[in-house]
Amino acid sequence: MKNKALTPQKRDRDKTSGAILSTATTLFLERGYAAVSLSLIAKQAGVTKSLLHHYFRDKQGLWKAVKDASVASYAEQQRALFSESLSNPEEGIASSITAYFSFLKKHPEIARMFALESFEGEYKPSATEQELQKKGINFIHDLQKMNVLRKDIDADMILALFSALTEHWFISRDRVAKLNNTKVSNALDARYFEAVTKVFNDGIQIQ
Amino acid sequence: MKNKALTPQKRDRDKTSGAILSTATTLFLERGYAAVSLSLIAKQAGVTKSLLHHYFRDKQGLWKAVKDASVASYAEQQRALFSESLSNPEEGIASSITAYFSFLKKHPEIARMFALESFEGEYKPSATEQELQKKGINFIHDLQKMNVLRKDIDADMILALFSALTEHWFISRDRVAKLNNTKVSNALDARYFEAVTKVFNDGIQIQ
DNA sequence: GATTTAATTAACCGGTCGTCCAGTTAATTA
DNA sequence: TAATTAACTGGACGACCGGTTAATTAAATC
Repeated sequence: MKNKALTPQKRDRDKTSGAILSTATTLFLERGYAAVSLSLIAKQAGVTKSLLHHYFRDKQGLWKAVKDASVASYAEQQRALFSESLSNPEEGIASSITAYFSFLKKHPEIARMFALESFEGEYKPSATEQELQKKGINFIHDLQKMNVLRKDIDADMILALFSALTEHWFISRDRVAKLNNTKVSNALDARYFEAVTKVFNDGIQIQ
Repeated sequence: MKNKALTPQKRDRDKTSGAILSTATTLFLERGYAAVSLSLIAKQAGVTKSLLHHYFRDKQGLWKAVKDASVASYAEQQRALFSESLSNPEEGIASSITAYFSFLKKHPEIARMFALESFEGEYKPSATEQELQKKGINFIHDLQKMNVLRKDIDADMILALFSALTEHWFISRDRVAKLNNTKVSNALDARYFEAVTKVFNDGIQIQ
């Protein structure tokens, strides 16, 4: 008499936990940690709340899994960017901006995650994040030695400027669009990207 | 038998509701709306939970009051900046950056508020916010006509760049400091400010 | 095909949330 | 000083929170 035909219910650990993680990622990074309840995640993932505990222990465990997965995706992108850009220094930093911007365009949740970390009182950066920060600074330092980037700004500050100009857009563009009575669109993204490029070319890169 | 002598308990509408608003502002903008409970606000403000409802109806009413007060403070600063800067165009935009940066340094909660608004699904900009956005764009447009700012970037995008370079710092500097195993300090703020100034001078301002 | 393993569920727990309201007490007014 | 107003409290409410437990059932193993 039970719903046997309704939901064939194949059992697949990876698929199910993946669905939970994906749903949790969307919700957490869209609304923030505290604003999302486990019940909502469970409902939207089509499973029971208990399953979340089965796979991720508790709410913090699930949040950590979301962050770890996002950081991993970010790390992959960053490592590729470093190695590729250093082997083609003649392209300047233009390709780096393009690469990072389009990565964030595809994964805006990652920019939102960084912002959310600032609202966690007990935030402790992961080893990966710290490693990437260090490599990022070294990367910029190398470009300064190659006369690609100006040297009268410390590498860590250039990195901060770079983050601000790229990441902030994907946190604020919805608000910006609403303030201007328009919608977020590819055209809007493109206009911002062009502006960033110009500022970077004239303000940070050595001509 | 009650605590008559312990707390003299003068009654002062403005003072009490002001204390509530101030406590709520700190907590909401430090941790985010959902992460803060009315019980905590009441406890930290030294009043009963019921009093919050007496003055601000419900939690959303309190949150709105916090935002309105912050926007008002922001509006005051912006209007002063516009009028002062347009009457001294020879100073370029340097004074505007300085003014806005030191304002945010004194009120970093405001930068955090803008970021938090991006995490509200139902966010609708207030009339004041929308008015300031429009005035900001006009302000930049005027500076472009005065040959102070480059004209090959639309005014709304220059505003977005300006916001990114200034506001993002006060959202991310704690994280940046932790990633670099240092502490947020005046010296760190100053180093970032100097970097922003250089980029603005060479990348956005007309020499 | 029986047994074991593990994915999944349903029912439930104590606690805290936001909200409400009836009552108390200080300040104001007439 | 009596009456009125309004600041403020304490306790109770139903809903929902994160988390636990025991039972079910599909898949894996033998």
